[in-house]
Amino acid sequence: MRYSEMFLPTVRETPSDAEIASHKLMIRAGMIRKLATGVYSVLPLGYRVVKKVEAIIREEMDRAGAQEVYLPAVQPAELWQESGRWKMYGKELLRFKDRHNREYCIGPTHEEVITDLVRNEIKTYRQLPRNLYQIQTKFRDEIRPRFGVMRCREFDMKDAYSFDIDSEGADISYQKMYDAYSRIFSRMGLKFRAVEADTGNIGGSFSHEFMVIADTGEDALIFCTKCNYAANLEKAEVAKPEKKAVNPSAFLALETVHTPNVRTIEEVSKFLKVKPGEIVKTLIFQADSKPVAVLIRGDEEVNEAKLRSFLGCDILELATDDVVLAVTGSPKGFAGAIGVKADIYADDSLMNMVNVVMGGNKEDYHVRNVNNGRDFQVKAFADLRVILKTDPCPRCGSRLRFAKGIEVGHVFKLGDKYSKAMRATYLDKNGKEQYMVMGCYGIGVGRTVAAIIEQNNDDKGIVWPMSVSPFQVVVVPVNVNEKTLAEAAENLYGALRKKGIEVLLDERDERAGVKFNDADLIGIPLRITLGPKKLAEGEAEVLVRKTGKTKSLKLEKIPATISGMVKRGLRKHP
RNA sequence: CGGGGCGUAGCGCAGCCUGGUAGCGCGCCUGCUUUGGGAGCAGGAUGUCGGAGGUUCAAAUCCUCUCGCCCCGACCA
Repeated sequence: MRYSEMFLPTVRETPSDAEIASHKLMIRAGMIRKLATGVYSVLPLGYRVVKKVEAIIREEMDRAGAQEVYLPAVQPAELWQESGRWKMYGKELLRFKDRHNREYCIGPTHEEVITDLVRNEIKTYRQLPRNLYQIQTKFRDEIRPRFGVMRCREFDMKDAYSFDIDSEGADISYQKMYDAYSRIFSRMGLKFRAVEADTGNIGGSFSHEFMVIADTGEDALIFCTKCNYAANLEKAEVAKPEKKAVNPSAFLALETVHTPNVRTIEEVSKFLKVKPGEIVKTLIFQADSKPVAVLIRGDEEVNEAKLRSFLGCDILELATDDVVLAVTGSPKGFAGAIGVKADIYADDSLMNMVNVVMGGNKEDYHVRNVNNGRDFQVKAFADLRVILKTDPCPRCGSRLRFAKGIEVGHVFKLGDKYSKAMRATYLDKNGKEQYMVMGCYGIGVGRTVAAIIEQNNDDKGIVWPMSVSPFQVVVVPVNVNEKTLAEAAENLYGALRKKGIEVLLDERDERAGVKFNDADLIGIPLRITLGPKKLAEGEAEVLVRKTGKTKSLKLEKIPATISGMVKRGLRKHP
């Protein structure tokens, strides 16, 4: 490609509305432009990278035995009503009506459509297992899109769906995808971790997220310094404390204390001169509209994802003020467990606590020396809290490390959630109808591109790994008005292309500095500079973007040498 | 959805408080010079000041509404 003919609008100044490196650089390098909040146009340079990323994904998906399909973006409401997600998915689902007033949505994901397709066509165990995937546009009406293509509303996703006859088969399909994902992200030169994750909106029994480690990531991860336990913070298990025998003789007499306008844990702690860890918070939630009381230590936090899966509910919300009043008899800030009109669940950390401080279920009152079993009855103890840095690894007890990550991929074992709701069945060997066991597997294409940039940039711009670089080499004649330089550059351009190398020829009539800076910004891994002095000796200079190292080579040797360097670069992340 | 902020030339911004000729840098166009890390000189083009309404002799500036965009939060009593 010739630079002078390319639609490649680089910008010198940092865009004012970009926060993180990848967003700034994608704008500056002329890869993307914003059309509306969370909606981006992809320009030629950006699209070249997208296509490379997609090619790697396709190769590895095909290698893993998946087959590519292409499903509609527009989906009828009926399918979503069948799976129950028309109600569940909430405002993120972009809905609309056609001219006949029929309801549709733009697919944020494709479980419904694929399940519908497969249930209509697959009838017997002989046709299973199958794994179908596509790369396609999704729309999710995010509350707050941000960070460029990292969290946007319209984006391309690779989504795959596996169908098996039983759970064991589904485990094999899951493992295949897990392995394929590991290869995909390795080939892109990413440093990543697969972590145990919450299944959220998609549902299912378990899942792993593929996290690119980056400080700008939106997810918090923990991993063990010793064993291989790794999890998203919202999923991370807390080691169960040992249950000790509680001796009721240690219970002190209940004591009601007047605490005017003392509501928060901090205020209670100060007012009563007790540590936050000695106070018990009572949180009133509504689980599918049914109020529940959740007890947790004052210095800890409820993990809503854990609570939701523990209760097995779909919608979990903190109760509104009037529900709190109805359930506890007091306004927010004074809720306690005694006499509360709801089931009481408590975090494991409260199992051995005695004589705690709690809200009094009466405005401006708290209670001391409250005890489970005497003053109220916990229905069940469970791991309901957010893990802390000081917690030990739930598997081996070693120290944990925290990191930030970008979720580029997510694999789910769905079980029969969709096949049951939508009656996707097959006949087994005995002629008996069985539900298919499903898995689903996503990769955010644009987000992966952004994540690659987050991990591969310096103060001059992007530093592409060879495997996803929009061009492998850029040829820069320092002055196109010198005929010998211009000709040598043309010759080199032709010779490199003959070798199958992807070359950008910067034959613009610009000063060398401008071209160097653009080459650095757009991140081409190798640069060949043609200058008058070297050329007089029949040589040109090769620069490696990542290391900044240069070497001079005889012109006739360049195509072979560069070809070798490109191949080595590609082999580095096989 | 709640809070905060910003919309002025293609981009980055000043001007607004205290109403009175719309500016700066970069980019863009022309010419000459220059040519290995974002050139110099000379000349030139470019604005519904986000939109609508209002106040005023007069509005980028003050007021009201509205649209767009960015940031923070959106559950912890």
